[in-house]
Amino acid sequence: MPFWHEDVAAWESAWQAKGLPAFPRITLTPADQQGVLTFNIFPLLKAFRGDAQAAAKAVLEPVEGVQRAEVVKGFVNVSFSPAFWRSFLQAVQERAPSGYTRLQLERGQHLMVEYPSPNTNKPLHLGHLRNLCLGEAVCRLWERVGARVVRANLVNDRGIHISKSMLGWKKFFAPATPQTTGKKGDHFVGDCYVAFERAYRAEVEALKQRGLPEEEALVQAPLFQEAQALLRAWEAGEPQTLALWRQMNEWVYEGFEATFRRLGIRFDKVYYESETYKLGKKVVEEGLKRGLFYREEDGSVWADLTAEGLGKKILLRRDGTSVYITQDLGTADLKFQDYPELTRSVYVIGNEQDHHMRLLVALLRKLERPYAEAIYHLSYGMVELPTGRMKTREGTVVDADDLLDEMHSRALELVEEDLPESERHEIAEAVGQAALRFYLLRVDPTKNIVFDPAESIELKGFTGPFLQYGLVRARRLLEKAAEKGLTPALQATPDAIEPAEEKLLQQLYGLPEALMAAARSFDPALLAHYGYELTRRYNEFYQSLPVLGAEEPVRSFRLALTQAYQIAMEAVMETLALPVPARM
RNA sequence: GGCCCCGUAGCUCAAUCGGAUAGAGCACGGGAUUUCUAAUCCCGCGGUUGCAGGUUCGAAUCCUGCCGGGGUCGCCA
Repeated sequence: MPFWHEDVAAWESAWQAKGLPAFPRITLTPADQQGVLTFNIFPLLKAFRGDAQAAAKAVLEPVEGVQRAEVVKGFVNVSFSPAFWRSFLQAVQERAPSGYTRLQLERGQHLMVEYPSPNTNKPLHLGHLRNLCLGEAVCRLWERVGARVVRANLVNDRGIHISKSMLGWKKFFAPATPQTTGKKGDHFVGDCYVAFERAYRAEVEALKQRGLPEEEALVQAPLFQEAQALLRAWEAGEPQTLALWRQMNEWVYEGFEATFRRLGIRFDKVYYESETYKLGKKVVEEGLKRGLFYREEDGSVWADLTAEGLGKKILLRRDGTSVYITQDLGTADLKFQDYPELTRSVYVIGNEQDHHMRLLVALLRKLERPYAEAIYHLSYGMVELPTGRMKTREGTVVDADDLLDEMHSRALELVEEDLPESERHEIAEAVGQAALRFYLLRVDPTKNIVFDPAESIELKGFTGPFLQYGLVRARRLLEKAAEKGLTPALQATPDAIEPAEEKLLQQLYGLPEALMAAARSFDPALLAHYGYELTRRYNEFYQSLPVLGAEEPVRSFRLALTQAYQIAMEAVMETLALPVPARM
C-alpha cells in the first residue's frame, strides 16, 4: 500500500489495536533533515516514560519498507528502501487515477459552490478573477477527493446599480449598442454606468455648493431620484423598463460569457436575483408570521440579532422593496430545494462581506433552516493596488479582459519566433493565464493581495510558467524515450537511490495528503505550493542526473520517476485550472 | 467608538492548526550548457517574526495589553 492515505490509515488502525495513547502526526521530513517521513512522537513520550527509542519502535512496528529510522528528540525520521520506492512507482503506473491523483475520501459529500456572482452593471475586474480562480480550483479540489460539485453562479441582475447604468444609457448613449460601437457588451454597459456616476457626482457637488450636507445631496440629486423611480418601475413590471433592462443584461451576459469561456469555466446552474428576490420576501413574511421578525412603524421589517451580537438588520424597506440580504434568504432556500442532497453550500465571496454572511447564517438559524450549518463562507481578501483599494471613480480598477490581454502579449515576447503564428498565440495564452492564475492562487485566500501593475506579473521564479516548464520538459523527455523504444516499465530494483531522486520521490509520495489538505481547508494555495516544490525537485533531478543515458535498471527507474512526476503534476495543473502548452 | 481580519528578509509571500537551525521567489553579487528544452540549476547576501509581558519540554503560531494597517457596523448589491 504505497500511497500516503492508505499507509496512514493502516498504521493508525494498527496503533489503535495496540492502544497507543495518541496518533503521532506524520509529515514530510524537512529538506534539511535526513529522511522522508517524520513521525512526531512528542505526545507519546509521557506514556513511554521519556523513552523515545521505545516509543519509536512501537510506532514503526506496522510500517513497511523502512530503510533507516533516526530518533531526534521527539522526531522519528524514516527513510524508505529502494524496493519500497520501486513498488510506489509501480503503483502509480497501475492505479494512479483511482488511488493517487483521484481519491474517494470525501465520497458522499455533495457541494454547491457559488461564484463569482457578479453585478450586471460593470465588466469583470481583477477581484472577480481571484474569485473565479479560487472558486474553480475549490470545485476541482473537491471533485478530486471524491465529492460531487455543483458550480452555481448567482447573477445580481437587479437593484439600484442596474437602474443607474440604464439611466446612463438613456441619457448619454442611446441609441448606441455594443454592435454599433464595436464594444464588448459588458464594457459597453460599464461605460453607461460610469457616465451616470460622473453626472451624478456633478449634481451632488452642485448641491453641496448650495450648502447641502453630503448625505442630503446624495439622496436629493435628481439623477438619484430618477434611478430610484426606475427601480420602482422595474419592480412594478413596467414594460418599457423591463425591456431595456433585459436588453442591457443580455449585452452584459454575452461579455461575461466570453471571459468565462476564455478561462475555461462553465456553470451547472445560474440563479438570477431578479427571480429569487421574491422568494426572499416570502421568507421574510414567514418570519413575520412566526414572530421571528418585526415591523417598524414606518412599515420596514427588521430582525433583532442583538442576542447573537449582530445588532438589528433591516429585511424590507418601508416601501416594501427588498434589500440584498432578502434575496439571499430566498436563494439559500432555493438551492436546497433544487438540490436536496447537498451536504455543503459554499459561498465564494470577498471578506468585505464577512458580516453579511454572518447575518445570513444567523437569520437562517432563527428560521430553523437545518442547512444553516451547511453553509461555508469561503472568504477571500481583496486585491489591492500599491496605492490602496481599486476605485471605479478614480479609474484604478484593473479590468479582467485587459489584464488577460496584457499577460498574453507579455508571454508572447518569450515564445520562440520560428513557430507558426497560431501556435505562438496558443502558447502565449497558456503561459499568460498560468502566470496570472497562479499569482492569484498561490497566496492564502484570506489574505489581501497587493497587485503592482507597474511590475505586473513575473514569468520566472515562483510562478505558473515555472510549473508549466517542468512538466513540458518531462513530457518531451518521455516522448524522446518512446522514440528510442524506451519505456517506463520497471526493471530490477536499483541498488541505491540518489539524494535528488529521493527528494523527488518524497514529494510525489505526499500528493494525496496535499490534495486532501487543500480541499478540506478550501485552500488551493496549499496545492500551489506543493506543485512548486514538486517542480523544483524535478528540475534538480533533471539537471543533475541523466535519464536516457543511464544504465539499467536505473534508466527505467528514472523514466518511471519522470512519468510519476508527469502524472502528479498534470493532476496539480488540472486541479488549479492552469493550462499547459504542448511546448514552450 | 463596537466587532472581524492582518502585521514575518528591501519587495511579494511560506512555515503542513504549538515542533527541529523561521523557508522560497523577486532584486543584488558570483558560477554552470561537447549530455534528455538555461522560462532551468548551483553558491552568496539578506531576520530581535510590529512592541511588551504571560502560558510550557517548545511560541511567528495560544492568552493579555499597547502600536500600526485594512474591512465592517438599521434601508448599495
